[in-house]
Amino acid sequence: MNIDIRMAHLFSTLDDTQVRQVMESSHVSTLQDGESLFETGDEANRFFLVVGGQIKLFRVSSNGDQKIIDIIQQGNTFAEALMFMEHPIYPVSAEALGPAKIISFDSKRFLQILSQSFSVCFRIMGTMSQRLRGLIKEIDDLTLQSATTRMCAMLLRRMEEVGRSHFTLPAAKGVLAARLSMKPETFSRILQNLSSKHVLKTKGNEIQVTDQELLRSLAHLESVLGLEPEQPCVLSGAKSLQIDA
Amino acid sequence: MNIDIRMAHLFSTLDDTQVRQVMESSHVSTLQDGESLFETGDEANRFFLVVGGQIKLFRVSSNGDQKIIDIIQQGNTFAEALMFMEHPIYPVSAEALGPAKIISFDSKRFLQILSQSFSVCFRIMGTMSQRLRGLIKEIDDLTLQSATTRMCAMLLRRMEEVGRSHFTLPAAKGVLAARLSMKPETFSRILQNLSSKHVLKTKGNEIQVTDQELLRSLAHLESVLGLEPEQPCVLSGAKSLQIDA
DNA sequence: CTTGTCATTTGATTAAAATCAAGGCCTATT
DNA sequence: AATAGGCCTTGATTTTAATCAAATGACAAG
Repeated sequence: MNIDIRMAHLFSTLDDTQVRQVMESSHVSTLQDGESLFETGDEANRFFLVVGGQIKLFRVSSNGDQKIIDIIQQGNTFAEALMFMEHPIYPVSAEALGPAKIISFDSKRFLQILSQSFSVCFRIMGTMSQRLRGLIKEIDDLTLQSATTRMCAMLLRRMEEVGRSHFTLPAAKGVLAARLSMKPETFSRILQNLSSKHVLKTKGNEIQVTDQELLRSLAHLESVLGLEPEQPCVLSGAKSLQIDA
Repeated sequence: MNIDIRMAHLFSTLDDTQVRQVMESSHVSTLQDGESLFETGDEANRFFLVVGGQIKLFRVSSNGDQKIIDIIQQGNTFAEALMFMEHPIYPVSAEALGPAKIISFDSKRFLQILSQSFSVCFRIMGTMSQRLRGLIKEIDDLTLQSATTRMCAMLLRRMEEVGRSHFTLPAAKGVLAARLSMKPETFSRILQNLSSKHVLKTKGNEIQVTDQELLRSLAHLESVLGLEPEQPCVLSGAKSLQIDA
C-alpha cells in the first residue's frame, strides 16, 4: 500500500513516524456504486479519506427522498469533525457514487496523535471553519434563492473552477439535481430554458456557456430585476420557468 | 464594554482569564453603511466578530461589479478560518451593510492562547463540530420539509420547552415567520388552518394546543399520509394549505 | 442486432407558497 | 376620543416547483 495520505491536508503536516502511526489504525476499502459506508445515526468512531471516486453524503426524509448534503471528491477527508464530540453519531449517511476507494481511520487513535502537534490541530480547525462557512452559505443558497438561481450559481462555480466556458458537468444530472434540492425534471427544464435564452448550449453532460454576463446576473439575483421583459418562452410547458421579470 | 464574546462559538469555551487575554488584543469599531473593513488581497492578521448590524463579504470581478459571497449576521465571527493558514490573505473584501459594530482580534495572539493547551483546542473543535452538525440539521429542516411541517416542529419545540400545551409565541409572528423562512401571510394562514383543524386555538400570541397527537405527526411528516382526506377547508383562499392529502 | 434497464426529457396537471392589494386591529401619541 | 403607524389577517392571483405519466435516448448484456 503506497498511497501517501499526506495528499489530504488533514495529514499533510504529519511526519513519517506519525503517518505510520495513523496508518496502523487505518483500513482500506473498495466500494461499488451505491455501496453504503455508514448511515445516519450510526456510532461514529472512524473517519475517512477518499482515495478514488466520489462519496455521497445525504439524508433521507421520512417521505423517502434524499437530500444530498455533500459530494466528497477524491483526496478529501470527511466525518473527521465528529471525532471531537462526546458521543459521536454520524449525522448523515454515506455511500459510494460510482466505484470508489476509501481509507478509514480510527478516531481515538488519531486524537492521540493530535495531542502531539498543535499545527495539525490548527489545520483541522481551519478545515472545519471553512466547512462551517460553506454550510452557512448553502443555507441561504437554499432559502433565499430560486431553483434557477441555484442552478446558475452551480454552473458558475463550476465554470470558474475549470477556468473555461466549456466544461463537463461534475456528476450525473439526477445527482446534481438532488444536490441543488430540486427534482430531475426541474433540473432538465431549467437547463432547457437557459438554453432557449441563449445563456448556454448543452450536449449531454457538456455545457458551453455563451452568455456569461447573464448567467452571472441570474446567479446573483441582482440586476435580474433590471432586465427588460421579453416575449414569453415559446415552449408550452416552460411558462413557469421564465427567467426574465 | 460588557459584551460577552462567548456568544460566538469560537470563544464559547474560554475561561474568564482567557477571555481577558483575548480582549487585550481586541479593538472595537463602529462602521457606517458601506465603510470598508478590508479588501481582497490584504494581509489577514485579524479576524472579526460582528456585534451589531451586518457585514458584507464580496469580490469585485474584472468588469467592475461585485459578487456578494456572504453576509455575516451579528453574533458571528468571520475570517477566523484564515488564522490557521500559512500566509493568510483575505480572499474577499468586507464592508458594513448598514451601520454596524464589530470587534477585531489579533490572530497571532489568539493562536498563542490556543497553544496553551490542547484541551482548549479540542473543546473548540468540539463546539465547531457540534455547530457543523446543527447546520446540517438546519439544512434539511429547510429543504426536506414544508412550511406547515416547519411551523409544527417549531410549535412542538416550544411546547416541550415550556412543558405546557398552552404557551406564548417567543417573538412577533413576523419575526418567527422569517425565522422559519416563510412570509408572514403564510405563517398566518398556516396557523389559521391548524386552528380550523382543531389542532390548536390562538388568541393573539397565545397558543393552546388541543391535538398534540396530530401536531406531532404533522411535525414529523410521517403518518400524515395516513390521514383520511377531509372536505376542503371552507375558507376560499386556504385551498393550498390543507394539511391532509 | 435486440432487449432491458436506467437516466433524461417532455407534457399536463396540481400543489405550495409568494405576491399583490385591501382591511382590520392594536397601541401610542396627541 | 381621534389619529397614525405597526402588525397581522384575509382574499385573489400568480409563480414556482413537484407530481404524474409517457416518450425518448443511451448503453450494456445477451
